[in-house]
Amino acid sequence: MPRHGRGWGIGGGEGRRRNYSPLNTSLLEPALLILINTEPSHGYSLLADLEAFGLSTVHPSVVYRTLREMEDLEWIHSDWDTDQSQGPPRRTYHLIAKGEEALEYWKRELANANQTIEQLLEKSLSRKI
Amino acid sequence: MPRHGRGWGIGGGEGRRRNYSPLNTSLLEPALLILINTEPSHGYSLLADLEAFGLSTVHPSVVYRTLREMEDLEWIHSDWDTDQSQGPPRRTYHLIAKGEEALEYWKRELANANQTIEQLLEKSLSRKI
DNA sequence: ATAACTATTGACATTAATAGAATAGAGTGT
DNA sequence: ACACTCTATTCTATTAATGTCAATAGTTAT
Repeated sequence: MPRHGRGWGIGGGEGRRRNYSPLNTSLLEPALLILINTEPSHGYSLLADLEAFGLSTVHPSVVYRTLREMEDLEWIHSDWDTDQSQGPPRRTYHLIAKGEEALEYWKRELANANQTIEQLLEKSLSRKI
Repeated sequence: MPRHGRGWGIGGGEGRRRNYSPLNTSLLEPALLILINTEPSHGYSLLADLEAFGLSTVHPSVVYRTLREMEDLEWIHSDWDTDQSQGPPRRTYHLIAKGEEALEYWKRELANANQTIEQLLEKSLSRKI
């Protein structure tokens, strides 16, 4: 049986874990780029940073996978953190050249999306009579 | 071979049809709800309306499919347009009760996303030195 | 009749996301 | 020593979402 389909998460206070949001998921990639660009860091702390942006609805495994894929694309690069920290070793990611290009692309996309959303919200106020 | 993966569409002026945008796609559903709520209409004209919102990057068949899925969810309902118009018969969609709930949900989501995007853009200005 | 525009549907391939378990180190308490 | 918790990352299976293209079809104009 399908776990969800279009529109799942809507109305879902029922017994559901947490409200899913496809829009949030689509913001994950730029959010990670921006966070990593601001300060190189590792998955686990990025997870916490995302929460501050209201992007806590994305599953941790998605975050880690996205990081690895961005590394495959050579947008970011990781080194194992040598600082003795609590817990197992962690990968610290930082932006590299291609990632800066990607970031520029994403900044334009975000600005466009912002504009579109504003237009949509405004339009939503005008109803037919 | 994979046609695309994470980050495809980036830098893609090459020979590609039109710039793809995952963010735009994620705005499709709320955009359709808002447009249909403003005025009942059919797929083909919605296609044109979307363009006005900068959402022309989504493929027409995706728009039609989304409409049918939203009808399955009973967010919208369609009737065959009886007006003699140019071309084949067309389905005119209008919002029904559940669709209004979905619209309210989406309006909150859009407002949240807008806020997140603004925070991200602002953060992107502060770089490490 | 054929081309162009309007309009929608269907099928198939591909990509992405969710969920949850597995693995593992370090620190704390008993 | 033992369990427990927190930190940290990876893997696999399943399901959902998207991209893409072709097919179908009515209407109008040439």
